[in-house]
Amino acid sequence: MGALRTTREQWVEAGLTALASGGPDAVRVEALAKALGVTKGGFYGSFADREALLDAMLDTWERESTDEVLARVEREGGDPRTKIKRAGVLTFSSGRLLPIDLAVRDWARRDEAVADRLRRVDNRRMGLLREMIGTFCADPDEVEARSLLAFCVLIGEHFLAADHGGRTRAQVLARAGELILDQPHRDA
Amino acid sequence: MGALRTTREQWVEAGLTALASGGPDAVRVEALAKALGVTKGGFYGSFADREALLDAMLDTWERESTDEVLARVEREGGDPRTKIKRAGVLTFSSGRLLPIDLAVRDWARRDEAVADRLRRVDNRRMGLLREMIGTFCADPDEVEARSLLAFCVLIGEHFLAADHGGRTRAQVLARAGELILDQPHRDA
DNA sequence: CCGCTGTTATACGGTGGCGTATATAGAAGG
DNA sequence: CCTTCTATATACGCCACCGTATAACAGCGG
Repeated sequence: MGALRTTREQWVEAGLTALASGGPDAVRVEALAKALGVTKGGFYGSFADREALLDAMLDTWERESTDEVLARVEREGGDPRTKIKRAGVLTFSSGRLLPIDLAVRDWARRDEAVADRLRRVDNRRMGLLREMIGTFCADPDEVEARSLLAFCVLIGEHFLAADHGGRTRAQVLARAGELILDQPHRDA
Repeated sequence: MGALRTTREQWVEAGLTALASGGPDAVRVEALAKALGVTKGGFYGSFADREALLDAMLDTWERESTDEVLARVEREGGDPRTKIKRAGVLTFSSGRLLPIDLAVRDWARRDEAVADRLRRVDNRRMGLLREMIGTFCADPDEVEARSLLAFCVLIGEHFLAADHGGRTRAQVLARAGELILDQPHRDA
C-alpha cells in the first residue's frame, strides 16, 4: 500500500466535531481536511460525496447513542433507577454526545431522513424511561406522561436561557426531577 | 421620490421566514431578494450588511414574542391560568412565532449575542409562569421547579421525535400538563 | 412636459466551497 | 535498489454568495 491513509473514521470524527459546534452547515469537506492536517484530495477515496459523510456520521451517532449506551447499561447492571441514571449520564453528560444530539434535533426539523433516525433513537430511549417509571407507577397513561416529562426536561433544558432567581439551574433541575420521579401522583 | 421602495419590514419579514424554515444560514440576501421579486440592489439601501438584517430580525422577534404577547394578554385579562394559556397559544400555536423561536434557540447555542436576547425573552416568559404557578403552590423552590418543567415541555416537545404507543402526542401532553399544573405535590 | 432624486437592476471582483483530473510521493514487494 | 501501487497534494472549473459601483428608470416638482 501507499502512504498512510486518512481513515473513514477520522473523517467521521472530524465531521461530528464540526456538527456539534456549528450544525450541519459547518460540516465542510475542506474545513475538515484542514482540521485533520491534510487536503480534501483523499476525502473522495473514502466517500462518494459530502452527503455520504453526513450519512456515515449519523450512522456512528445512532450506534453510539443507542446500542453502545444500552449495552453498557445492561452490562453494568443495577436497579432500574440506576440503569436510567447511567443511561442519562452516558448520553447527556459526556461532553461528546450531548452537543451532537442537540445539533441532530435541530437538523431533524428540516430533514425527513434525519427525523426518521432521531425517531428510532428517541423511541429506544423512551423505552428505558417507560421501563423504569413503570416500576413505581401503575397507570400506563401516567407512565407515558412522566416519561415524556423526563425526556422533555433532559433535552429542553439545553435550549432554555432563563435564570432562576438566585438558584442554579442544577438546583431547580434536582427539584424538578423529584417531582417527576420520586413523587408518584396520588389520585384525589 | 423614485420607484416604490422595498421596505425594511419586508426584508425583515422575508428573513424571518427563511430563518424559520432553514436556520440562520438560510438567511441569504440574494435568496430573500428573489423571494420578494426584486434583486439585492436595494437591500444595501436599508441595511449596512447581512448582519444588520439579522439584528433587525431579532429585534422584531424579541418585540413580538414579549411586548406584543404580554400586552395582549394583559389587555384581554382573565384569571392567571387563562392568561398563561393565552400567552402559550399566542407564542407557540400561531404558526408564525414557533418555528422562529425554535430556530433562535439553536442559533443561541453558537452566538452569544443571540443567547443574550433569548435570555431576556425566556426570563419574561418564566416570570409569567412563576406568577401563575405561585397562585396554587406556596413553596418558591417548587414554583421554580414546576415553572421550569412547564417551560421545558413547551419547548422540548418540539425537539422530540418519540412515539407513545398508540397515544397521540397531544394526549400525553395533556396528561403531563395535569401533573405539572393541576396536581400540587403533597409532602409525605 | 422636463429635469431631479432616489431606488432598483445590472455588472463586477473577491471569496469559499464542491467535486474532478492529474501529478507526486512514499511504502510494499520483488 | 527499483518497480508498482495507492493515497494524497495540487490545480482546475463551476457555482453561490457578499458587498460595491454604475447605469437605468419611475415619480414628483417646477
